[in-house]
Amino acid sequence: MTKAERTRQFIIEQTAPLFNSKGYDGTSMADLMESTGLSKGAIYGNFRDKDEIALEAFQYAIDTMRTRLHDELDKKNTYKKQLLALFDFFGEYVFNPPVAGGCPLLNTAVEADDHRVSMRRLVARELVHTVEFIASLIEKGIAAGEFKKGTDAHQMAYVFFCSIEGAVMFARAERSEEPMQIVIKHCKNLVKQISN
Amino acid sequence: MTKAERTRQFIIEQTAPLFNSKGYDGTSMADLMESTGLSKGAIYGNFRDKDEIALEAFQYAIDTMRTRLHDELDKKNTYKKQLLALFDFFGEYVFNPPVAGGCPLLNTAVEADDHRVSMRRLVARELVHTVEFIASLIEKGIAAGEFKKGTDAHQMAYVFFCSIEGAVMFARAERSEEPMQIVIKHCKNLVKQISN
DNA sequence: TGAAAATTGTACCGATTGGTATTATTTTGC
DNA sequence: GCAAAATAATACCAATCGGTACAATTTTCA
Repeated sequence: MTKAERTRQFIIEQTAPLFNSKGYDGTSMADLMESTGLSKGAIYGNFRDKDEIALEAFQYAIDTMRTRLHDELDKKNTYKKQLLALFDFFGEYVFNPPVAGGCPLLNTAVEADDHRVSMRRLVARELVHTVEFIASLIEKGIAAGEFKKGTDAHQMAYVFFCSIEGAVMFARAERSEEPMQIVIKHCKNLVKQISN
Repeated sequence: MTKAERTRQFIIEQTAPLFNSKGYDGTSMADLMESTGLSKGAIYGNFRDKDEIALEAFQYAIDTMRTRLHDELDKKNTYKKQLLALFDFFGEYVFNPPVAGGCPLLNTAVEADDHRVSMRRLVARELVHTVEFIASLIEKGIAAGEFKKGTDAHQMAYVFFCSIEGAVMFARAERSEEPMQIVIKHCKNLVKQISN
């Protein structure tokens, strides 16, 4: 790993929480210089422009999130337990996220949806990817006989994911655990309903 | 209504879609001048600073949203029908919102949660207010014998609202109707389950 | 270890940021 | 319809924006 590669990675790690907290428009080059302790020359020597840093910081944020999530799921030996662990993961991370600022999918989707085309496309891909992962968990659970046959995994995954993301938004704005607790309770109830 | 009051209102109406689409940080005074066709002097003659405009634009956006919503609900003669109409309202407005840019609650909550204290407090109040309204609809439905006794209106309202807001985020980022359609279908199913 | 190459710091660029002072215009009330 | 008051336009401010040129430094590898 060359020096430049290490610096590049360092910049991404240090700035991801900034972009995730204050958004792309709310984060300036001065902010990036301060949080990294590096000069403008060092930063621009490793990245083409602010957009490229934001893009890689976003990728890093969701990769970090996914790694942590899969670490939790790997501890579980059934798909049902994995699904429940996934809920708890989101519930836990509302106020204790792997990357400061909350859910990068939510944050980026909301900021990018109207006026940042390429970022919107990227986040859309990641959203679909995430909901498909949840659906695959349910499908594998069905195949393993944990969940009832006829369960609509696709639909179920959307409901889980959307309600959780909505709860993330609500809970973080209100600084309250309640919305997430209620939503998770409901999701767990749904899992019970589709369980054999 | 004095001239100043009319101009003030005009500025709010013209700029609300901008703030709702591009966010506070993404909207400049130049943007506000362009969208109103007014000079900087005219704008600052009516508002203390950019913050005050953004605040009033947000209030205007949610007031507009609520007015439209209540117009729809007033057409319905049962609480159950009102609840279903509320779902359809959100489903319809994802790609055709009263104020361009989507749901002002979602947009403002996500942008403000980490670095804009007073705005975060305001949006938190409005979020609670909205979910309480949904809960009151359910409670009145219970009292009217439309919904089962023992239904947890509070919990139900959170689930409805959070899943819908999550679907708004997803659908707008993906430019797809699917997430909202799935979530609304699920919400309507829940209503069926608690109906007498 | 030494010299070439890669990386970083410094100084600067024009454009744009939010905001103000002052002048010009329009509205208001008699 | 006129004078006073309110409102809007213009011109400007320092600060900050993202970005670049180039010199100083550090890494790299023979």
